[in-house]
Amino acid sequence: MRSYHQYCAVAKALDVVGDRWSLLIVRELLLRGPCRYTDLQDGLPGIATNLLADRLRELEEAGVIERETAPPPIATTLHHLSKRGQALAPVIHALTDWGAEMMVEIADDDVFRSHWLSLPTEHFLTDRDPDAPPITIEVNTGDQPMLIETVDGAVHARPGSTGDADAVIIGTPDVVIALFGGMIGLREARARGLKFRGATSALRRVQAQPRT
Amino acid sequence: MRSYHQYCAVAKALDVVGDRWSLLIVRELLLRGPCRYTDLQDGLPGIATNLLADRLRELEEAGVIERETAPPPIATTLHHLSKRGQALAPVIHALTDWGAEMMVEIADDDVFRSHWLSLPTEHFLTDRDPDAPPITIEVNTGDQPMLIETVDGAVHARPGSTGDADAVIIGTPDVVIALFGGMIGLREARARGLKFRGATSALRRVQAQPRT
DNA sequence: CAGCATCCGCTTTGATACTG
DNA sequence: CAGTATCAAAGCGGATGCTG
Repeated sequence: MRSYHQYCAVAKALDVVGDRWSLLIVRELLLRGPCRYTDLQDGLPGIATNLLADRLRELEEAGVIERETAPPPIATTLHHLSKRGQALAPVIHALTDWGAEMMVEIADDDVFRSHWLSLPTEHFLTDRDPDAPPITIEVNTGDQPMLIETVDGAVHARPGSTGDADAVIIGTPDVVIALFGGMIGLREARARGLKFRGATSALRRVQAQPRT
Repeated sequence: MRSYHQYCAVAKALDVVGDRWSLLIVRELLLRGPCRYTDLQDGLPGIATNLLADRLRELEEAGVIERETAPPPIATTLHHLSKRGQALAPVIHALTDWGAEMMVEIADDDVFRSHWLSLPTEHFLTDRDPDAPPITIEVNTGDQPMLIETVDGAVHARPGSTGDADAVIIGTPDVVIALFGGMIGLREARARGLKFRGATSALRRVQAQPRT
């Protein structure tokens, strides 16, 4: 990216991460940790492969990401955020906050990856009964199942599936997000095609407060 | 900007403000309040006039900014942030935080506008003696003089000049920022060409703690 | 002068094909 | 798997011209 040539912290930050795709690459690495090139391609649907290669090089030169040659059984290069790159988390979270409002409707041509759920989950959901035994909710809404778990008062999401989840949800991403975000109740979610099986108490325990 | 077509809050946010110049326009309006077209041009050195017009239209369509026809004596259109646009303040602040590190050196071709000082000032400086009478420091470092004032424990910066400031500073932006940011002391600042006149206690009162 | 719109050369992006 | 190569299309920057 051309520099703005402005002696201003915002402009300097955007000189580094203001390029198209750059912050989404940071999002992926924040969400998933070290990634292979193809993992990034999969998590960034729409990116051209030459652009991904370009951005990775630029971000590496800027000290935002680092590449390591992983030993077997991985036996390939992994890209991960440097400390400086992890310091971008507040930027990603601020954008998540601001963009959340635009998640109420999903466009026909919007693509979705299950692991993106981690962002709103860990940011908006809280465990309302942290002293009770931990719970697990399995969510099937995208390319892979996700597990939403309560851990020490916080709520985490990670890819995975289990036989003994407290609740299992199947539905489209927009309905799942509206349900967890407290924008709609279980009744309306079901009316919009969501399948819920298990303990509704588990859902209520982590569900976000309805916003005005 | 082309949409990313990703059902993810970060991507949706960047669909709106991820374009080149967009967040810098938001910065300007956050810092200065309602602006005329030419004010924005002056505060965004390097932007092409057609791009400014394009971005203003896009941001207006997205509900981020609004334009009003100001009555005399202004008698022109003013652009200002909508409520939704003001909600971008956390994004700007997160970028300010992250970009602050890159302010230690100023490039030869970096341009500077005094009012940009408001961002780091209000974000990093605190009044360490909020119960004492308020103080004012005049800073001359760019295109116009700025006044840094303590108000109810916070520190604000605004364009202006006064005859009875507690201290008056003249210097290049990098030295001024390093001094206020606590990266250097007054001795080194003077060695780097900064002129300080008045009460050093006023400076120490608002100066940021040295960072590691 | 404020507030754009138009034109033009250059750079960046996106889609696809190809390689070690 | 992890990129590089190629090329058309879109976006950007700079200059200039137009309108109230």
